[in-house]
Amino acid sequence: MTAARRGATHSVDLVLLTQRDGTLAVLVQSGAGKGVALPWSTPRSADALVQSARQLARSAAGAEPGWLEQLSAFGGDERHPAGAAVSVAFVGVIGAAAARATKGAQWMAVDGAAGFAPRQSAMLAAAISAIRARLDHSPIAFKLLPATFTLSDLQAMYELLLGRRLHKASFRRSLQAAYLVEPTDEWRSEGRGRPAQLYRYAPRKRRTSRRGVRFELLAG
Amino acid sequence: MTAARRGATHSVDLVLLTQRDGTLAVLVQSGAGKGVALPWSTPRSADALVQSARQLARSAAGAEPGWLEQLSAFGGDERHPAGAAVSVAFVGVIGAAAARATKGAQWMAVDGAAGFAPRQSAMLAAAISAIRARLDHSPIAFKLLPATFTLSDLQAMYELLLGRRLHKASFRRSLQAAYLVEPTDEWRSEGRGRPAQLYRYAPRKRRTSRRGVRFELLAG
DNA sequence: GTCAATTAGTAACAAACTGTTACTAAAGTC
DNA sequence: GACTTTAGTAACAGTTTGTTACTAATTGAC
Repeated sequence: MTAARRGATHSVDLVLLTQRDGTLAVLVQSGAGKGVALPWSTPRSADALVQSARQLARSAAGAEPGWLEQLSAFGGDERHPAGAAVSVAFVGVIGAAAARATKGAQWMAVDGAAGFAPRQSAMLAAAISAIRARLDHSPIAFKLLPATFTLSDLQAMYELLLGRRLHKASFRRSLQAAYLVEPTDEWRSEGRGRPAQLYRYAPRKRRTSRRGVRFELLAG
Repeated sequence: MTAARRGATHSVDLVLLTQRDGTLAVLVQSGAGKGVALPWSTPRSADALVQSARQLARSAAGAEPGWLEQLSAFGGDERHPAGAAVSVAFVGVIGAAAARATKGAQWMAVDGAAGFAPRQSAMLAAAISAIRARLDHSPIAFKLLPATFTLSDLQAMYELLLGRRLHKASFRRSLQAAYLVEPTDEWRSEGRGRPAQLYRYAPRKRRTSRRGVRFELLAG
């Protein structure tokens, strides 16, 4: 932690996710006692909050996230390792290739991750929820994959993040219509089955459709 | 301001919106010098952040918002009236009937609103943007309207918030499919034209449709 | 080699959804 | 009564979406 002070005024916390062994993993540091902690800092300077979050990622994962967004601020009486009155949480993702873990940090499977201070537990839950909500609008899945990937890889990533199965034909048709990927000349053979073509993320401009209102609103 | 301290550690700020004279209005207080300010406080206690925001609304508008959500945290070197290192902004809406303005506060049209400290200007812009993004998932438009309203009122509110026209038939068909309103026995005559039936917001449970992926992602 | 198994990729159909035009209904104004 | 204005609906065509069913290319078993 660069500027760790107990009872500090505010902290910046990071929920950094990557894919490992077919599941989501979160970057953690050993915290006080036998617990674990999300990477956090208590920046003194007037740096933009997002700069502090990027610095946290460099410091704990050795690289910058492929995607990073502010999640929310957390306060109230839920405990935080820094004792900060307010904590600003960021959520980010990083590809498996770049996802190292520097000394004192390690990747832990999200399912069954436990041992956080209450406020950081809330951050992790909110991060998963935010990723699902923003998956349609942010290139989260693409930034979790290597630079080239098969369409089955991409679909599997969406399924992992959403927690449900998708239809192959529909998925590819939607992807095609969105002009988000372009094929490379390479093919990958996984051993069994037909080889798959490799694609890269290359979003092209398209006219924003002016749809009507959706009313996805649910009864509380 | 309940707990105003210069150079405080963190503040809670509120962008509270209502409808006035066919446009959106934001609640402001006279700030330092000739500028204006969004309502803010620097809570000392460990109250949940949203409780501080609700208290701000009660204090400056005399009532609680019909809808209230955390917007984002703001930091960096953009000036804030409290000199706070970090400001947690909330966005809320309140119906015109309940929208009073207590002493020292007033409603100001959002178009052409100016004179805020830089950080609060950013909050206002982010609030408008967030409202558009969440309009499909939160009952924002309904909470800006009185308890009963006509479908034309509702459509006009959506058009005001989205900043574009909508088709009447499509709007009503989507609304019908969403089971969000129920008709009352009352009709309202505005003077000219056929009277309109009054409806109330009464969302009913419905099965959440398992749609495929959307890829609304745009080229950056 | 032949055949089953496995994974990739696509065509095509039916159902649902959306944008639009055009209509009917009920009020006020002249 | 004719015209204007606003409310509300029906119906059509084009698009999107969920699904089934196919073809293609590879590995492994025999």
